Amino acid sequence: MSDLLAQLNPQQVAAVTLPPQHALILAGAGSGKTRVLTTRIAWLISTGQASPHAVLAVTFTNKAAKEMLTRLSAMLPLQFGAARGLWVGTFHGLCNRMLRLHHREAALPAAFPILDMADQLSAIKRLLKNLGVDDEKFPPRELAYFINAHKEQGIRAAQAEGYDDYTQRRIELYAEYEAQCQREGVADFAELLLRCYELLSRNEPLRRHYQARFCHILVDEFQDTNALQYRWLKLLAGVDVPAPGASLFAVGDDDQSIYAFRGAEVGNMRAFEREFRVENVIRLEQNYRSFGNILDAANALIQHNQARLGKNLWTDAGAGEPIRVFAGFSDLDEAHYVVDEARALIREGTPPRQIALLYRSNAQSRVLEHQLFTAGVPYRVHGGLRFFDRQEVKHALAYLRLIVNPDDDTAFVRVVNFPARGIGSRSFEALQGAAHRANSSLYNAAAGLPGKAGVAVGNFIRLIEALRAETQGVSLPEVIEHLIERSGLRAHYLGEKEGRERLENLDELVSAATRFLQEEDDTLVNPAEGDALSAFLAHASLEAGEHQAGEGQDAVQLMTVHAAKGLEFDAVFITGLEQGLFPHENSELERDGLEEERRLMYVAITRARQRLYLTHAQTRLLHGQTRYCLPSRFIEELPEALLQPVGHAAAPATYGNPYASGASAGRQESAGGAERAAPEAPGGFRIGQNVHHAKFGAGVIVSAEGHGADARVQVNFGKQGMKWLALAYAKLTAV
DNA sequence: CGCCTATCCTTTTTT
DNA sequence: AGGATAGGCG
Repeated sequence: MSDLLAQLNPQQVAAVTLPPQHALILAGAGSGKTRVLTTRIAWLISTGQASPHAVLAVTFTNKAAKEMLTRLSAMLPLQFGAARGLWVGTFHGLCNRMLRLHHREAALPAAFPILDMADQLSAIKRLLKNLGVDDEKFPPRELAYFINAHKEQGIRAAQAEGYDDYTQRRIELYAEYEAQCQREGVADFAELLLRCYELLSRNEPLRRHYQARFCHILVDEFQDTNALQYRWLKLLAGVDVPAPGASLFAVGDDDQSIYAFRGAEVGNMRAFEREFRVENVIRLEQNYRSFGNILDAANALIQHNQARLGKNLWTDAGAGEPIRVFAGFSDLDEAHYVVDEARALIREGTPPRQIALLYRSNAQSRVLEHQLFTAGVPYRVHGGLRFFDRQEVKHALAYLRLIVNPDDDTAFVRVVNFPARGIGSRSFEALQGAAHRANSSLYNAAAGLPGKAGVAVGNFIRLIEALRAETQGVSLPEVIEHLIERSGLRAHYLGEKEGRERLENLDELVSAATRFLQEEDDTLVNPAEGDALSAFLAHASLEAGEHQAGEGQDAVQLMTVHAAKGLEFDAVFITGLEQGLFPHENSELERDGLEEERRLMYVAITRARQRLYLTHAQTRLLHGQTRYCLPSRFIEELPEALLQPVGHAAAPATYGNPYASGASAGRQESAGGAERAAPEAPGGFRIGQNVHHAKFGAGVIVSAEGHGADARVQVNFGKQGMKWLALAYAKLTAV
């Protein structure tokens, strides 16, 4: 047990061995956060202070949960090896589990399906159609966002407030949506949390049961919790009714809060300190990941933020290399440099997988991918379509859902005519009308449907019935295998020219089911709850499936900065460091948007172990238009002593118009292809021209519109942001 | 019913 | 530009 602590520094030991009271661990990037969390659990259990049964550990991603379990099973002595009874999972996973255990009390069917985002969207579309609501006026996507945002605040339609007609109407639709979900016995992601919260808050015996059981609650990435998640934790920890021993151990880093845009509230950390009367705040500031220069840069950058709890990373690893800064003439030029440099690193012995190319938005990956592909460098792009989101997989799962629960309208709609079986929009509308009138599920209404539609739909119903009968008592992978054949899915994709990959994915789904059963068998997470079918369906909804092509391959890693959180690499390139891109221009519209962007940059910088590159381009093709860009203010916020300009030998500190000088134009040609004249802007100005404004200072003309007296130009003023100026009024001078 | 074109919309994303 | 999706036409 003492060897658990042997390799920890004093702060880490202090955190791990805190008495069971509420505690806040401010864990900086690379300070061994996950390690502290897992060691804490292992320590509690192996010292006999807690039975595994009493531990609840919450993470944000399945990946993190899995990682924690893996590390735990390595740490715990054999007698705890199985760690049975330990609850480790995501907020959604844990809520799902409670809801299934107490589905009756939660007013849900035993095998309630979980709607993922796509399902939710189609459920909303169906609702709007049924109600005859104009989906132009109420875009389903926007409505979904509205509903989810309310649920994440813990607000039901009945409690929602709206002060204008439009909001009022949306609240009515929210209520209708709630009713539809309840009728169909389904729950979307946000519903899992809200329903579970309501279950615990309304059902006192149940609440007391869990409060008494979970004496130790541990939360990872606490800065990413939203309002509802925080309230859920409060309820479970029983802050208002302190049960003896119940303690909340929260680990987080306010400087790495990058999910405010989807409802995360950093303020929860302060609220936690206050409302839980936290006496133990421990800072983990020693960084084991990066060299000094990288940390100095990160520290200097984040100090520009006002709202911080305060923390400073340090290392005893030495300064290391300077941070390389590269200015490209164009995005292509930038990509060229990045790929050349990556190749050089690989040649010198850096494993490709230890090189990360980061960017602010996904659209930026294209140029990089192209260069990598041309250069023949293996690479892997993270993000993108997830396994369980693929249409062929969703189709197969929809059949599975119908076997489990025929009243699942979402699943019904998806496959009633897929593969095509003669049920067109006509027949379907007839069915929908019948179901609406009878206030029943589509499946139920199908029985009495007259005419040609009735025959076709009847055939479909018989197919599902047959499937259910034939798969009675058959193992899960075999059920799936059988349904792929019987439904005609395989035949359909066999006949499709792009169908081969889809067929492979269907086979992979069978393997996924097999793996699921195996894991469930010896896992710590899921002691048999309900039947395998619905458990697998929940798994498919909650776990997107990180199965991606080329996973095992040693390749350069491409991803957004968001996706890079929690990872580390020997060499990191932060690309597209330009005003308007990173920080993103849309962040100006958001409250504290710039500070969140800066935290994002902080996350990006702290991913690097040895070498860090910051690159930007003067010209970038965006939305099919050339944009003229100034270097990101985040570069200027770093101490110059840490930076080393590289590339194009004499890259100037302040960047001129690439079209203005002959030398640049020549390079432009070689990098970007055909030479073009700079596009005209009205009033004698040119796009890309450097200008000066009395109030905003130096800027670059980015685009223009209108003629004569109406002429306006868009100017990028760097720190001052992007402005539209009417040439007739603005006092612009050419520089 | 299915294929084709027109139109829309592009920050980040997990569950 | 580019891709995804929706609606219209054959």
